[in-house]
Amino acid sequence: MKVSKMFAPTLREVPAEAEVISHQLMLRAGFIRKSAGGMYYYMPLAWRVLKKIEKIVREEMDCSGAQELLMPIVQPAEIWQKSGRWTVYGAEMMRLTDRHSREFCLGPTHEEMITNLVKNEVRSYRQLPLNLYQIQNKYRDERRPRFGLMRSREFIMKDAYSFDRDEAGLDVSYKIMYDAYTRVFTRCGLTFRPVEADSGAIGGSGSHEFMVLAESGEAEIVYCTNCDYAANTEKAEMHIIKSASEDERVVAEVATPNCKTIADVCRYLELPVEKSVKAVAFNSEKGLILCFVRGDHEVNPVKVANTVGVNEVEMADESALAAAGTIGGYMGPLGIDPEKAIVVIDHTVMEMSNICCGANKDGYHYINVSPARDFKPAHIADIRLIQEGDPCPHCGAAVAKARGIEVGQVFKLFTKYSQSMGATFLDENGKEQPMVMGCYGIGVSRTMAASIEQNNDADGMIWPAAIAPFEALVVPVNTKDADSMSKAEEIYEQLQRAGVDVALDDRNERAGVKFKDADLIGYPLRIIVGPKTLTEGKLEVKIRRNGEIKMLPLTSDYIREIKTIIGSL
RNA sequence: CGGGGUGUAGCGCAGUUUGGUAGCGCACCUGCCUUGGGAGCAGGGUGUCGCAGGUUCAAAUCCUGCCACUCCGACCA
Repeated sequence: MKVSKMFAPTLREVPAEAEVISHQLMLRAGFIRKSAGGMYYYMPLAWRVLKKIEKIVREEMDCSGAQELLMPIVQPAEIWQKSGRWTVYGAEMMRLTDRHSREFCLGPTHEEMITNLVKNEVRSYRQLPLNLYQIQNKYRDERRPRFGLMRSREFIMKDAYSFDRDEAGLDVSYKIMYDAYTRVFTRCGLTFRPVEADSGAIGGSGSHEFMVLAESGEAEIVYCTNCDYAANTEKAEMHIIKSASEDERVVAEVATPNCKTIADVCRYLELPVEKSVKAVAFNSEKGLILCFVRGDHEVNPVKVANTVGVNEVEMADESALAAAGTIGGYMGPLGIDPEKAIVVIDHTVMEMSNICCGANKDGYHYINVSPARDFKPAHIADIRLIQEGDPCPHCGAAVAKARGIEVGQVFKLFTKYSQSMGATFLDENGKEQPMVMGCYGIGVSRTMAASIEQNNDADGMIWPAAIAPFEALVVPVNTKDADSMSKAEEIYEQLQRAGVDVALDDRNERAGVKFKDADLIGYPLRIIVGPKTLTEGKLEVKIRRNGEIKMLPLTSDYIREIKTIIGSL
C-alpha cells in the first residue's frame, strides 16, 4: 500500500466530541468517522485491524471445535416473544416493522435465533456437543453511547453458542471457550484478566468476563493480592464478619434530632460505626426494597436484585419511603410492614448485637437492637459491595481494585433458552431432555479500542504487530532524492515478497509530516531511507514502542532481520 | 431517563452581552520554494451560523419550540 493512495485523512487537532484517548486517536489517525450517535464508519486502517482481530478469533474458535455460520441481523419478534425477552429487553432493542406491519428487531444478541435453529435440526444426543459462532454487527440502543467504539450502538461481536447434553458437558465446553479466549487476547497483545462475573437471574458460578486493564475502563474489578482470585466488584462475594458476642440488652427508642447520616448518629450516641446499620431503599418491579448493611459498609445493588429476584433496582424517592411508613435518614427494619416493603439484611448484620438503627420516624433511632432476635427480614443474604482492603473470599488476604474494559464474556446459560424455546434432544434411553447451553461473546470492535487505550503515548497509537494495520512503514525521507526513492521502493517490494504487511510513504511531504503521521497511526516498525544513512551503507529501523533505533548494513540480509524484529513486536 | 454544557467552513475556535453585509488558525486548491520531526512566500475556494416559527427596516446575535452532540448518575460486548 502506498500512502499517497491511502484513504486515511489524519487530523492535527482533537475533535471536541472525543473524550477518551482511543476515540481521539481513532478520529485523528483517520480510523473512524461518526455517522450518528454511537454509529461509526470503519475506514480502511480500522478495517485492517478489525480483520486481523477477527482472523485471530476465527483461528482460535475453529481449532476449539466451534463452527462458523452467519445468522440474519434482522430477527422476527415471535421468537423473542417465545423466550419472553421481547418485553424484557425494552428500549435497548432497535425495533422495526415491515410493510405488512410485522415486527422485527435488529439483533442485540442471538440466543433466540440460534436456539430456534438448533431445535429444528438437532434431535439426538449423538449430534451433541455442538458449538456454533458468527462474527457480525450487533445493535443495542444504549441509553448513553459514549467513548467512541467502547460503547457504541452498532458494534462488531463474535458470539458463540454451545449445546451439550448435560451440565458436565457444558463445563467442558465452557472451559474450552475460556481457554480459547485467553489465547485470543494474549495473541492480540493485551494485558487482561479473566474475572468472575455476575450471572444475574440464571445464577450459579457460571460467568467470567475478560477485562483489559485500563484506567478508562467502565468496569471495576477486585483482585486478591495473594491468590489468583479476581472478580467484577458487583459479583465479588463477601463472607460473614463475626462480631464478639455480648449480652443482649433491651431495645430502647432514643431521640436523635437532626442525625440523618450514620456519622451523625454515631457521634451523637457515642457509638462506634460498627454498631450501626445503614439503610438503602430501592424501587423495583416487586415494589420497595429496604436494604440494611453495617454502618461502614456499602450496598451492592446487583446482589440485591439477584437476592430479591428482580431485573433491575433503582434508588427510591421520599414518597415511596413515606408510603411504606418510613422516612429518609431514619429507616430501620423494625416495624416495617412486609406487605409494603421487602426487607433485605446483609448476613454480617445478623451476627451483630446491641446495635442502633432508625426508628422509622423523624428524629428517632432504636438502640440495643440485636438483629437475630429482633429482625424478621424477607431475605438474609450477602448484599455488600466489596471495598479495597476487604478480605479475599478465597484466601482472606486483602483485595485491591482496578478498572477494566470488558472485551469478552463466557456464560453458562444452562437450560434457560432451550426450555423456553423447546430445544430438546433424545438421550440414549429415548427420553427427551433440554439442551444445556452456554454463550460466549467477544467485542471485536471494542477490542480494537481497548488495545489503543492500553497502547499509546503522546505521539499516537502503538500497535502490537499482530493486529497493527500494517506491520511496517518504509519512509523515504526525501522524495526528490532519486537514490532514496529507488532504494525505498526496492525495500518495499522485497518486504512485500517476503510476506511482510508493509506500506510505503511515497508522499511528497517533508520528513516531519511523515514521521508525525507514522507515529500517530502507530506502525510497529519504521524503516527510514535517507541520503544520510544511505551513503553510510546503512538502513535505519525504528521501533515505535520504545523508540529504539537499529542500523542495518545494506550488505546484510536486512529483510530477514526486519522480519525477526517484527516477530518480536 | 434525570441533571449540566455545546451547536458558526473538513477540524479547533472567536463573534452573541450592546441586532447593522461572516471571521481567525489549521486543513484544502494553484504556483514558487523547501525536504531527518507537522517549514516559508504569494494567490484562491470554502458556510441553510443545528432546525422551525416569532419580534424587527434589519437576526449568528433577542423570544418560543424542537433536534443533535457531549459530560455526570442507574445497564452491557
